[in-house]
Amino acid sequence: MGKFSLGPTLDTSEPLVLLNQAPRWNPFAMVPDGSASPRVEGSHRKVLAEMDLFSNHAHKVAVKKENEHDNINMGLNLDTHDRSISMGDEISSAGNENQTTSKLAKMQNELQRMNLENLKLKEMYLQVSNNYKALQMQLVTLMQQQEQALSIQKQDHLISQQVPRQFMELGPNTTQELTTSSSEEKTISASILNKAELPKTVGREDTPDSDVWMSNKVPKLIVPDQTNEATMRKVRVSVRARSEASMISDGCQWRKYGQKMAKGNPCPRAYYRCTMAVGCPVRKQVQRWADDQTILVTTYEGTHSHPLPPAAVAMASTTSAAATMLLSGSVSSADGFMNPNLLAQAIRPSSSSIATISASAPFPTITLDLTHPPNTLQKVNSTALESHPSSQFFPSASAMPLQAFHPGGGVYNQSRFAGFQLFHDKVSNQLIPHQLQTQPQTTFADSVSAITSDPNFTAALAAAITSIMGGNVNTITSDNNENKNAYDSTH
DNA sequence: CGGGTTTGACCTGCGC
DNA sequence: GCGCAGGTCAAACCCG
Repeated sequence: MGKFSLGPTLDTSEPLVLLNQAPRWNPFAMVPDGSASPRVEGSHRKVLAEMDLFSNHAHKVAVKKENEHDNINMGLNLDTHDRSISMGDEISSAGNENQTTSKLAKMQNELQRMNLENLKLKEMYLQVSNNYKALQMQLVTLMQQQEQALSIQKQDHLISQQVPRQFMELGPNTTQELTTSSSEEKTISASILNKAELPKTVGREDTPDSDVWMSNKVPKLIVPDQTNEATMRKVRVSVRARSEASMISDGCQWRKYGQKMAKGNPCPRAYYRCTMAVGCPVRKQVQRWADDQTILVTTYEGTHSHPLPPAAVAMASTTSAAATMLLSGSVSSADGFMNPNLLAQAIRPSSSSIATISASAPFPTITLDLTHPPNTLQKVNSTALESHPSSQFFPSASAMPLQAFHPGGGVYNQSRFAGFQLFHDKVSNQLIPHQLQTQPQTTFADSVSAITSDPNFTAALAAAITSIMGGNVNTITSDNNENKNAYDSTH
């Protein structure tokens, strides 16, 4: 790297000199404080890194050189040494004050230019961010309209016309239960798996209006017999996550009512019932995965009939959204039908995500696989697809929890489904009832922290800025920690 | 003592 | 009809 080893010696030393002169460095200040500061505090180093975020290569070299030493004075000495070598004749000669002054002026001009550039970049970043948010909102709006037009209205009407069901309170779109007679269960199951099938099935009865679901021509398809729980069939949402705990805490209170040894799995399956409200129909099964016992599979069934605490909103709304996706046919089936739509695309924008439904599953089940590294592009887990009978659904890396289910982390954040917040925000912001959306998002800060600490985030940011500026900002990633520290120290 | 857990018995659905 | 497996019940037990 002769580019940095010869001529730019003076340039690399400039940030350090200026830093020493500025006890409280303001990256956006036009003229640095001229007061001398013999000892550089740690915070100065952090701010220096922040200042150097969008500077040219020469200054990045200065930061890197500085980071290699325990304190900044060492680097300064090195630079001074270098300068003495390259400018030995100039230093030895008298009357070079003019040169020093002019050099200082150059440095100040350079600093001013860098500050202006930083401001421009900052504005550009904000603009890109705002544009992204606007596009995301438009996408969500479109998805909502599409969903409502194709399936939600049908399902809502179906549920609302049935015997009053306490499961509806979580969300009008959460039609997780369809009561059927056992003999026609498969017909209903097949129908609900593809929203396009719903009107077709109904259409065969020549009753295009939505009241067909309550018409006398199809009475056997809907048996509003709440007393016979055994005949009820429910959509299930299975969450697969790595956890060493016996049960993932999702914010709700559960009471264990049974345990069984399931075939093909050495680990027992535990049955839990929600006890947050009397008569809440929600139940869940917790079982370790046979292939990898570090993975805990939690299967939810039903919808809460009571207000949820903030800690439980994310999980409930996520499973609700997943169930809605399943009912609306937003996932692909192992049987061959593929019905992608914008909602599914929004949840799993990366091409590595997949969603399938197996007809062999006893109930329509959608599985949220959260066992993959959150920050890497996932590949389809073919073994999971083969070994798990129910549907598979892989949230995208970008939408996956960043902390709660980080593999290899040992103990995960079980106090709350922090990571689900992101997933929940993306998927079900338009699907959950307003009462739930008003719940405080207590884990947003954690999520943001996780994002900013993610090297891929800075890499993506660097790529985005590079695409705009065409400049060289590829060292942002390596300076990420320093930048984050600088951010923390200034907020 | 109340609430939760454990665990064996029981019920139901399904395939042969 | 029988056996198997999944799911549920409820009495006994445990714990704070």
